[in-house]
Amino acid sequence: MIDFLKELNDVQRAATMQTDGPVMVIAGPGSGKTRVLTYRLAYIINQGVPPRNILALTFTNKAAREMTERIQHVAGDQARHLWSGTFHSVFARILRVEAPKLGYPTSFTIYDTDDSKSLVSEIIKSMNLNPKDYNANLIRNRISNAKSNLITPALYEKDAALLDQDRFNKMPATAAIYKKYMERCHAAGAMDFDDLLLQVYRLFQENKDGVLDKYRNLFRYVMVDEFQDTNYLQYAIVKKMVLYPGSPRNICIVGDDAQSIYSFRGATIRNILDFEQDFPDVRTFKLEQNYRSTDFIVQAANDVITHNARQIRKEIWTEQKEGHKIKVLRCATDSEEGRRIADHIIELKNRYHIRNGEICILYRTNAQSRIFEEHLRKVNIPYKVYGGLSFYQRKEVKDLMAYLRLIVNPKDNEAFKRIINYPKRGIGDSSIDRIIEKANELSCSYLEAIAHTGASGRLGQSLQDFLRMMTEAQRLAATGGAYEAANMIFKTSGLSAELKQDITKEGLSRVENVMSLLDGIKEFMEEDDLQENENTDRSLASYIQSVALVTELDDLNEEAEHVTLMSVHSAKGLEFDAVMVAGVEENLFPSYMSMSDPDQLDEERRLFYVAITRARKHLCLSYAGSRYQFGTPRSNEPSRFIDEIDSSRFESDQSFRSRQQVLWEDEGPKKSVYVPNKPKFVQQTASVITPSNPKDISQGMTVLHQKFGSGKVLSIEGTTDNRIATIYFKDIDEPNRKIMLKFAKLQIIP
DNA sequence: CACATCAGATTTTTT
DNA sequence: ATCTGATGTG
Repeated sequence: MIDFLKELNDVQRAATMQTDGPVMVIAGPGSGKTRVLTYRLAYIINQGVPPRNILALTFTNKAAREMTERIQHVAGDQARHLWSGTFHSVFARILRVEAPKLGYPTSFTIYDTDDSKSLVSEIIKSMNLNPKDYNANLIRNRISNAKSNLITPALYEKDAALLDQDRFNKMPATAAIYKKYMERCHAAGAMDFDDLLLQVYRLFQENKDGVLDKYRNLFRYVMVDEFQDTNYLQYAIVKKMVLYPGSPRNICIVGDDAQSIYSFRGATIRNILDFEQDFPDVRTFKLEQNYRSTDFIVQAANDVITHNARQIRKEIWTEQKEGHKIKVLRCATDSEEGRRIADHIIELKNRYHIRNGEICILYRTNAQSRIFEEHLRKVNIPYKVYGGLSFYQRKEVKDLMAYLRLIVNPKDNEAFKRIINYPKRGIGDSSIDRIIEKANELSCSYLEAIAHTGASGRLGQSLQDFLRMMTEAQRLAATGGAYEAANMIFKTSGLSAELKQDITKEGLSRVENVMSLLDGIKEFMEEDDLQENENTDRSLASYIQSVALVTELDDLNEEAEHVTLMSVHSAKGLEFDAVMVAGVEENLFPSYMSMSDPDQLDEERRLFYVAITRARKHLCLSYAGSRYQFGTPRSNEPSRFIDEIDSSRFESDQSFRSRQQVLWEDEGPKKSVYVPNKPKFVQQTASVITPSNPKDISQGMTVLHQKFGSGKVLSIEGTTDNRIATIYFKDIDEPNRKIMLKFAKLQIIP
């Protein structure tokens, strides 16, 4: 039973066996963190702790699944009963049961970011605020931030700093919007992502019917992975669960401050420092030996991270050989970068026999993926892009999901708004506004309000039909026919017809997506419970909730033989034999958004640290002197992060030059990087054009037009007083224009 | 009411 | 470049 302990090094073993009391594991990249984590939990189980009394919070659901599987290998089948998942998924599970204590239905719906934003917009509108001053996105973010820091609307109203900011930003009503937002969510029986945490906090805080004690007794051992990426609220909940008089305080946090990359969404390393304060007797273990990468890569990572001032002192090391030097691809343009990375991949395959599945291209922004897709397609290398829109974020899927949400929760007003007139059924904006008004007047849901609008004629018929369809679907779903209900909706609502009339490739894939959504529902309904703690609830409501928290990364398939393309953020926790980090340029990596703030710059550096430590054997960095950004070519310098790596770790490839050399070279006689700014349809202002006398214009001349840019006069016809010229403007869609010379302001270009 | 067109903004990362 | 929101037209 304790065989597995032999597989660990001293620190790992010590951390594994320290099962009781507060424990902190600082785990460098590739240090066998997952191994410690799983063995530790297995060890606890083997000591006789029932798995259902253990809570293991991970960063992704996939990580939780894998962890549970591994523990099963070591600790047996019972490990299935472990409580594991992300904060959001575990808490959603708890709320499925406890929601009534908070005044929410168990079938509460989860608002995604779009729903939240749409609700905020609606509130702004209803309060007659100027949408110019009140940006829905910004306010949604402020609300989200407030929630993540446990600032309720009541506290917000009294927070001088926040109020000052809002006044300064000309949005003094933000506090009021926040309050209304909460009320509306509650009335709609909906929780947003932050609520899944906040409401659990409230649940514990209010401790109705001793619910807090129930969970304190249930979760005897608590473990939090990726602790550096938790926010204030998450840690507050953890403390509720484990920090109280008489608590066994069996809490283990695992993380790495050097890999904290989510501060933009409220994660704070302060949690690590606070943890040491809150649990002064914490036992700390530092895992510094790296088993993943070759020495050049490990050293490069150390080079980079030492440039961050504030960090827990730690240096990773490896027993592995130096390995291949780091390759730097210095490219003139982004498309050259794409081509050379594709070439490099071919070389990796031919020369080192690296499989596609062991190759990964990382970039700072998702927008960069396109160019690699193009070039990989050209050379027939299979690839898959992660990030961007996941299955459940696709419009067609969200549309059908909105119908299903409304079936389950008729008060789900965001779902209502999405589909009441989609597909089009003659219920226009003004009608919808009237419904919303009526609902507010009667304090009822939008769906209920329909019956009270007293609409007649074609509009009334449409509304009647819609209601009848929804009632029928509700009846089906209530009697266990969730799939039948969904299928019926798909056909009757007109979604099916709408999608199927689009026979383009994209259109077909949309139909396919909806079909596989329907299949998914069917499967879910018929599926036996694999895990005891998984909800056994086979209702449509249960399906929708389980689906709301799925991310694309959760079904990342590592076995598949394709090259992986993803953002650095998504690559957290993954590793590949060969990693290419693309676009390592100033303004891109680090992002221009972060350049002015030292803290944010440090985060970019940690992000870069994460990027390069994904590689086992081959690391390649690339940058382009010029790339398309915001629609125009822009030139960037190589990233400072490249300079921070000791040059001895780089392959002395002739194509590589350090940043200084590049700058120097720029002054010399060279022509390569410059990409001319193609003057496309340049809008000339009136003052720029000095109209020439129309009489002087003749065939063959080049002229400049206010709007159309420059053009060539092909022919001139008509009388002397009313001459009409046919001019070819090369920069516009329909280049041949007939223009009356006496009206047009044209400048002759010699 | 639906559609079209245009102007304008927006592009760091996502549970 | 691409998308969204606003405005105007049939």
